[in-house]
Amino acid sequence: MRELGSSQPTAVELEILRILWELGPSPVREIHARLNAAKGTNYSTTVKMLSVMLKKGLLKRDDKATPHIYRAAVTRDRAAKKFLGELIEKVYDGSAMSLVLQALSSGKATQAEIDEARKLLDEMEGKS
Amino acid sequence: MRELGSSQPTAVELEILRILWELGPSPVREIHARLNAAKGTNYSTTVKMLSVMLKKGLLKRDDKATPHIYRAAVTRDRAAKKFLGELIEKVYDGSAMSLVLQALSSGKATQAEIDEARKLLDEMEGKS
DNA sequence: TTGACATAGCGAAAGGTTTCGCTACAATCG
DNA sequence: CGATTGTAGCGAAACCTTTCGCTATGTCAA
Repeated sequence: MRELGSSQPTAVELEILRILWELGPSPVREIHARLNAAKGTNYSTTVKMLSVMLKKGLLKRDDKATPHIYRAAVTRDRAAKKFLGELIEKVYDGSAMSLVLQALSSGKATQAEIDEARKLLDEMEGKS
Repeated sequence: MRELGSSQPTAVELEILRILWELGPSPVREIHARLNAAKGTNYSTTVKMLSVMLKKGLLKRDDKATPHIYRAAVTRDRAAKKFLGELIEKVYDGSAMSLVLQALSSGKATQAEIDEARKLLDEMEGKS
């Protein structure tokens, strides 16, 4: 497992989550189209992955509809927050700011984004 | 996913890397002591993991010495940058700033850290 | 040298993910 | 109504990670 932790989405699972975050709730057909385009996945494989993820609670399904509609059980932000928490914990030993500095220094942020970050910093200051 | 990607360190591998980042180059005995304390790993398992990681290029080994000395093949910062890059790519679709905002908003940053971030923002603005 | 103990390694088992063949059911069309 | 096409699912194979038993080798003291 992937991955970074215990109950983390694996590589393919994350790929599927991304697709759903982008498309919103979708039938298998849509999901498969993307996955297949990305890595030549067989239709059966897509269906199986979805059912595995469903069982794990990573996805939810509306099976009243035909075809069944799948959606991510977690929002992108929630998932990201979780990843981030683990990244911070496991690689940066708990220092969130180290990570922020890394991200900023690696980045090509736009002026708008910089302004937004400043505003957030102001807010944080206000609260504490 | 192993994890998050193709050639990503897996969970146990990451744990070993962390130990080495913290301890610096160490003999198996030291690494094993930590790993065993953390999760009851058998000595053989530790040795095997090290050899697997060696083969993958995640570790380097000085086997002129006895006992052999292992060290991480990547620095913590390098590894972190790589994780971060993937996190940004895979979850935030390339927007580094989104991630930064998440990190900040999730966080209990200290005043000093907030100041530091501001300074960094100023620098970025100057450059562009 | 020999016994006791630490160190190193192999190969296979155990466990998890990912893949897909094959089957079955549902919906649609002529 | 068949026949055809789209949708759903199971079970097993293939693959990778993680675990550990067992063996071999090295070191050191008596």
